[in-house]
Amino acid sequence: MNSQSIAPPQSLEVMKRSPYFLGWDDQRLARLARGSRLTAYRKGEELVHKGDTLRDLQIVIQGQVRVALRLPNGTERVIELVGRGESFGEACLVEDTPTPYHVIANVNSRLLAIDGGALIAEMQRDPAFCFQMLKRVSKRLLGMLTDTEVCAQRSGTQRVACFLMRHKPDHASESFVFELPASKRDVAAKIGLAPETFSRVLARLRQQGAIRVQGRRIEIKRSQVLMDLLPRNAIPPAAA
Amino acid sequence: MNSQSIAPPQSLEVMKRSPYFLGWDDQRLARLARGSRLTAYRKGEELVHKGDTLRDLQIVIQGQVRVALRLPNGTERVIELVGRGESFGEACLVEDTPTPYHVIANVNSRLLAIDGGALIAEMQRDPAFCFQMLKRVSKRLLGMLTDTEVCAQRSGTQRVACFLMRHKPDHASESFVFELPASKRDVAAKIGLAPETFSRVLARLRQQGAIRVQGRRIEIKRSQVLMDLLPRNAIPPAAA
DNA sequence: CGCGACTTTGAAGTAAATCAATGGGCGTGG
DNA sequence: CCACGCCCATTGATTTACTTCAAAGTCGCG
Repeated sequence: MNSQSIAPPQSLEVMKRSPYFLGWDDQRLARLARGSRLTAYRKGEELVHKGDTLRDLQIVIQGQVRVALRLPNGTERVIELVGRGESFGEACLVEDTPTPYHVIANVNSRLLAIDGGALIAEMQRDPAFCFQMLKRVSKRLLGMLTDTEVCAQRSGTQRVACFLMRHKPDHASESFVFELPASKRDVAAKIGLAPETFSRVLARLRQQGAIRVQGRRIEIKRSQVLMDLLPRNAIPPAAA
Repeated sequence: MNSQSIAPPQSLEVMKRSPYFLGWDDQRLARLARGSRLTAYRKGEELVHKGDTLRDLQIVIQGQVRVALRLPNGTERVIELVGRGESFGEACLVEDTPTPYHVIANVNSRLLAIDGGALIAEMQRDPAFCFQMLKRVSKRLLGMLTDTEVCAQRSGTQRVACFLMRHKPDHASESFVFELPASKRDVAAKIGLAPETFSRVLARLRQQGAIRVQGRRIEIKRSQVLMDLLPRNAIPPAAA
């Protein structure tokens, strides 16, 4: 179950291929690559324990990890599903605070760790770069708000409907298709439901003809049915 | 119910007296004061409607507002209680996104609105200032995480226990005292409970001798009792 | 002193968590 | 290539406790 570090010289190459670093200055990339480490993790491995102090910004190069909280009953609440080209840890780095969450690999994954000190140095050198990070954290904050809105729905049906509708493309009509970002268990943990409840709600919506389900592939057939479950609650279209 | 704008020239004076601007450069204060407006709101007034696009950063000079989401059943979920010297709207300004929440004055309040454009200009001029904003948003993001942790607790008793324990001073012993940040109704809405449930849970904890309640003043008498309600929240890395 | 808002308390209904067991899909290993 | 085993998903039955509706009580304020 041990993680396996990969030779650092590859970092720059990896960074240039990752969507996360698209548009970044070559010089900056080179500077940040110096203190970075590429690490492979196995499925189920806990990369970050609750209370750890992060020294690096973590970027998923390949695979997927989940950021989550452990609940008293042994289950967990998923905060964020982080896939290729995405990151976590910005806020904890900036605030120099122990992580209030743990992070586990959902599948075999490779992550690049960018030295936090170097990153902050870059920010304090270049306002535009700092502002970019500010935008990143702001976006995540807004994302957490919509997650909170989903979880705040009283009934499980409403939570699922709210979650599904967040995946509607801006211009889409009654029907559209999308893929769940992770296993149904993880999605259930993200919207604050027991996996069984999530399964039951999907089954009911399916029987009502509102959706179709094929594994992780969800087809919304009549989004109006879902909308009707969310009385007087305007849902801002989320960017996919 | 209409808000009342107050003459702008006072802005600089107000800013110098607000804890929010402590340590800010005088020049910057002067620049920002130019495009700012001081506004008074009456209790219950909705300063910001869901979906509004903020043009300003809002700082509470006096009073308290609540940032909240409206739920299908007519109640609301409180995201944040913002009091004197605190602010809201950073993330929406930076991302130029409509507010996913609404904001209501809990009591008669005065707020200072700082022009968003001017603020962003300041940030792009000075990395240190931009980093300060980054820290501010990061802190709020971490705050939302702990709020999420409270709301993720399955039982109402656990939610309340989790919420109460968050107010324990670092060094405090078994007992300590603190004030609820708002009415019990708003606090209940913050931790995702119906006001009745919150009241009942407090009553039960009181009967058990764990706490004492006098209006908004809460005395935690035996914090161990509360801790015991939150089993093994931190699981040591036993998997080795 | 009386009104309104907040809080508490009571009773009932309901929905979700939980426990339990089966089924299905996939990767692994034979 | 097939068989096994594991993990994920589904379905059923039960229990719990939270929401909801209702009403009385309390507090602060005008």
